[in-house]
Amino acid sequence: MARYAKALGHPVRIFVMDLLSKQSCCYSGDLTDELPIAKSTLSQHLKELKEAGLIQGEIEAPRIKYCINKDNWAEAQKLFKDF
Amino acid sequence: MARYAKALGHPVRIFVMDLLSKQSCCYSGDLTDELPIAKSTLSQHLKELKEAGLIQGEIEAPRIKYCINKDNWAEAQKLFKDF
DNA sequence: ATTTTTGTTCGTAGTTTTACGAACAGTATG
DNA sequence: CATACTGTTCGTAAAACTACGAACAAAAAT
Repeated sequence: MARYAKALGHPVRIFVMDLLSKQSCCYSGDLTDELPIAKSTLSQHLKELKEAGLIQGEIEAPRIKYCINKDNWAEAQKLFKDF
Repeated sequence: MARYAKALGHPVRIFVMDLLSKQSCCYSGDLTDELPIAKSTLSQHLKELKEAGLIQGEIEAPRIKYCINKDNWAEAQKLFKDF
């Protein structure tokens, strides 16, 4: 629970999750266009979301398609709701 | 949104919010009894929750009664739900 | 008035987070 | 094969987080 909250505790990561919740999938490039941060920084945030289990990446060469991890996202929402 | 999530991104603060959601109010002493941390550390966590707007403290000398800030908590829950 | 109770603030230390650019790796394209 | 595209990893630096004990503040109890 704290792990999920912590992963969401940054504006960039909220932005990413918000986008993914609206369009289910996206590429890093979509995000770098809209966010004023270096691609290496974005990569770190995506890594954190991935390690928290909130998203998953699928190789679609030469890009990577990121999607919400629906199971874990559902669990996180349930945890917040039941709180 | 990120502010609320960040405030919840620590096990101790989750514990506090969980307790408060069950019994609406509590004193610091209740928490120090149950948590293996120094009272100064707890005080810092409570301060963070307070600054994030999730709880509020009311002096009830010589103690302080902490309660959930219902308005902000409701807002936070709505934000998570609508996500 | 002194002591006790409750909790905050201060100073400190170690760890983690956030951010950047440079260098690297893998795949696609010319 | 060489080049371009996409993204990760590495090294670094500044800031924030976490935790502790000691010192402090305010009110209650003795």
